[in-house]
Amino acid sequence: MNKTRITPTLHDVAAKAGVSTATVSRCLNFPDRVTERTRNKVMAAVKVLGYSPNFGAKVMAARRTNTIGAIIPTMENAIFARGLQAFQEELRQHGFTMLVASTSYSADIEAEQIRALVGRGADALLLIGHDRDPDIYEFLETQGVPSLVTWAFDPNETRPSVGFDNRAAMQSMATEVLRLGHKKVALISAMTARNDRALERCKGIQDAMVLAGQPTEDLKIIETPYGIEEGADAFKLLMQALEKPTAVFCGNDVLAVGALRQARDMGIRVPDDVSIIGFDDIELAQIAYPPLTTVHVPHREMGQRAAIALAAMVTDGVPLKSVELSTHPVFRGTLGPVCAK
Amino acid sequence: MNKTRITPTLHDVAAKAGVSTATVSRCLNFPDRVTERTRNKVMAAVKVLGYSPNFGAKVMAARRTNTIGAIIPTMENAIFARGLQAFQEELRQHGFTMLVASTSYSADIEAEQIRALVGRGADALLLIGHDRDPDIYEFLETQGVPSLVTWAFDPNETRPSVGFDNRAAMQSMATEVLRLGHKKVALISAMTARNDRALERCKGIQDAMVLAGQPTEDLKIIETPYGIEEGADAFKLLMQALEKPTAVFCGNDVLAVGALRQARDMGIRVPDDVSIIGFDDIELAQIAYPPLTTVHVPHREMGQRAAIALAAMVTDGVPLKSVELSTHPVFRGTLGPVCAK
DNA sequence: TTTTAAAATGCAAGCGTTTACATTTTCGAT
DNA sequence: ATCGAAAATGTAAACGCTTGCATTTTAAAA
Repeated sequence: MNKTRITPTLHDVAAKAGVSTATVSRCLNFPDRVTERTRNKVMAAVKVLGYSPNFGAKVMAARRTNTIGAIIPTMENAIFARGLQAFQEELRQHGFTMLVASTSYSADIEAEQIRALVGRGADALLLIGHDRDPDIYEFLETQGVPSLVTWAFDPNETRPSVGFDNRAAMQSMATEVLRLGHKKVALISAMTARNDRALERCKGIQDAMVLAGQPTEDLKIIETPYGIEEGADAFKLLMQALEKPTAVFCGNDVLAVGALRQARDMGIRVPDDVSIIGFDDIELAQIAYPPLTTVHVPHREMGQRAAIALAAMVTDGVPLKSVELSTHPVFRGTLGPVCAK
Repeated sequence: MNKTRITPTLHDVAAKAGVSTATVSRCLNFPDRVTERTRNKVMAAVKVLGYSPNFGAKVMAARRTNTIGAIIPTMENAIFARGLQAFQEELRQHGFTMLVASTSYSADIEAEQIRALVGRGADALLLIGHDRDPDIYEFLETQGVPSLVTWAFDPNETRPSVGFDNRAAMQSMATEVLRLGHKKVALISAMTARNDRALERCKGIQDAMVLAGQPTEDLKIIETPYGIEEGADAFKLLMQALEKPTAVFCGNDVLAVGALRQARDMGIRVPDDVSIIGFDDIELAQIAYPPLTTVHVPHREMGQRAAIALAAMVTDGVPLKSVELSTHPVFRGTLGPVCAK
């Protein structure tokens, strides 16, 4: 009789309210399927007992967790933060919770994290970029977990994605840079292994060079892990070479900002001696001095749209569709014409 | 016979391996409680069937989710990112998954998110700062969900926390600033409502003033929401006043960096005309120009320690203990002596 | 061999929901 | 009042796993 249970269950509420568990359940999940009178009784009981539904039981019975996983390279730097924040906010509107995991840009850790999130019952997954081991996609397939790619939109990929065309975006920026007369250009790229975004951005520059009638061999490329220090180191390397570039593209703003700092430390004037170009347009870009010329990416919109699509998919089975978002170069202080030296 | 179930269950594995479900369960959870022979059979069956345990069922039966929730004001800016990343990495080592939610600095949303995370079965919670409605703590109490406060260590609080003494930290910075001769000082503070960290930092400055024999009324305070723009606006206000400050403290680096940008835009030289001081020492601080003088906070260590403590609490019931981390001022380019003007 | 304690395994009872389906109640139309 | 359809509620069967306890197997000791 006197149950010494610690936390009240649906049963307890039902007993207290003098109804069945089914009614309580309905009352909680579909309030309008129940008389106002009943609803009041039940709600009162819920309140008195301090009832709150058991997550595990709910998940098991409903076969859904209302959780969507997001797997990003890192949350330490700002590149993914804004998009993720928007993703989460939007998800919340739709009654979903976000589960994040980060991979430190390692394909192995990513695979592990994907399995982990699926194991934790994620109803769907948000992934960054297309390029990963086919096994992973197969796994997701057999597990019946829908996934959506972001931060990339590649016309050649069939998998649904909400993102932008990294290649085209970079190309349009590079075109402007070349137009200013830069011949000796370099790229500080993120590691391109299993990172289609980095690779595409690189190709974008080459596309622009081809169009400008410049041999793509003129593009000196340094690949480096992600980070401000790494960007700085790479820049140093570049500027110590015999043939110094007059314009340095960077795979993302974080690297660019590192390069910029290094330039300052080396007494190299930007953009007089060398131009520096970023990608992403995160907050850092405006704060840097001079403010960074970079490619603007609609991070918030991307996160938000991805959330909407995924929620619709899980809730109503609306198939995922690819969406291409547009980007544009934003010219600030770090890009100038090639100097007359 | 021919089960058309989509995903295999423990039962299926058991049948395939010719053992009981209990054995399969044990084999998966405590491999050494099972003969090698059996283990091989079971693992083979698991592999063949592509079995992966059902999260909900597991949670329900085990009454634990191995999930720890973290509730932070925002993940959009970098202040919490580094600590959170470390928190997550460490949690992972211990077999836990992190669930994040953000509050946009709203107490109401925070309360809601706390309930949401508890509702999702978080085994424990990471909270930022002490100051919140007692109801929330009571709720956590009755739900039996342990919580740990971070980003703050207040000798007067009894609740366990892993953090630093915001007041003392700011005081030690302020002492240095005052020593440089600054009399007219101002503070651009984050909103102090339900934000003990902001409040304590403010008090820290006043403490230093008292010690320096300066009336605390001399401290002009502007409270503003979080953000670069907000910092810029506040700074503008300050510098348009009749009595311009010679040193402007900022509640955090994000506000400081906004102030710095605004100074540049207004043609005010830093630190010649005015000194700007931040708090947190996030990446932004080094990138800013001039590099920001700020208070260094060991974010990674904080996140890591919090994770270890929480994991130990949930797994082995080790009671949470408060840990005070140390901070220190780091002097970079934005602080100088009061100008001779 | 036989004995026996320990190790391995099996049995079956939950765990707290959701949700077909069955039953009862309500209420407007007759 | 009576009837019937619609609305509200109740019944009870899953959902897939863990775990205490019972049973069987193993293997060391006698």
